[in-house]
Amino acid sequence: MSKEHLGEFEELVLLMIMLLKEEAYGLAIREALKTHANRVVAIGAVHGTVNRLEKKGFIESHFGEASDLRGGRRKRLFTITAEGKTILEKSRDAKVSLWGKIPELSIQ
Amino acid sequence: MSKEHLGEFEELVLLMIMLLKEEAYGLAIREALKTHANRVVAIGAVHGTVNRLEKKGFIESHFGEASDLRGGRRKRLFTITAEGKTILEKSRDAKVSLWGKIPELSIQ
DNA sequence: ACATTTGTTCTATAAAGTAGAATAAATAGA
DNA sequence: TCTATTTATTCTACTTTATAGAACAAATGT
Repeated sequence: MSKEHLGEFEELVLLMIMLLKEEAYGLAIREALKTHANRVVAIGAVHGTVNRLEKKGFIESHFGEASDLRGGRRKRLFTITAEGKTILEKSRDAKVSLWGKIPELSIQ
Repeated sequence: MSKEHLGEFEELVLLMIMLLKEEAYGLAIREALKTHANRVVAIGAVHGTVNRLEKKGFIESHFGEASDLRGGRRKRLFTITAEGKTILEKSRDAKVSLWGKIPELSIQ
């Protein structure tokens, strides 16, 4: 299990969790992947990944309250940790720096 | 084998190949990973990945000429294909767009 | 209680990532 | 032309990530 760098899908899921803020749970993450990253995956793919991210310390989870005026099981809500934010920032900085060294990929 | 999106390391190797231009071969890629991406890997890791990238059509390879005033086996040189460039551009655009939706990660 | 809704867990498999030893090919000198 | 040296690729084995979808669980309303 690598804490040095995120897998491609792990990073995407982590970004979705930041994007969703207080409403990041399995099915919502799956929807966000479709909407914001054009990525269609099965629900099992999402849960496998969040479990790994939690084990690595990049996210935390807790179960939401019941009786939200709807039926169904409780949501397992995810929030990003300080470590999680840090690794996303590092990943971004590394990419931007690398693109900067390749004229055809430089931004701006 | 997914042609839709690159794995994290596949993307990194592809970027190194663009960076190295005419001098992209196994050992040079390994060095570039250390220098430009702070990533130390065994040589087998690089070759496994370039083989996959070539199979997917993102790079092409040919063997360099011999007698370069030095001993040793011939280099297997890699160049990025149009498809390879396209997927890197798409990946960059997708990331920039995503970061743009998350205040803490936006660039500029 | 039972059906319906909503969501997570479980199980199995494919793909990507990784290391390092084994092997091959080129050159130079005896 | 053998042999040593250098340079580089291939091969083999294994771990981690990615993925799907069925099974299962829990909450609500009737």
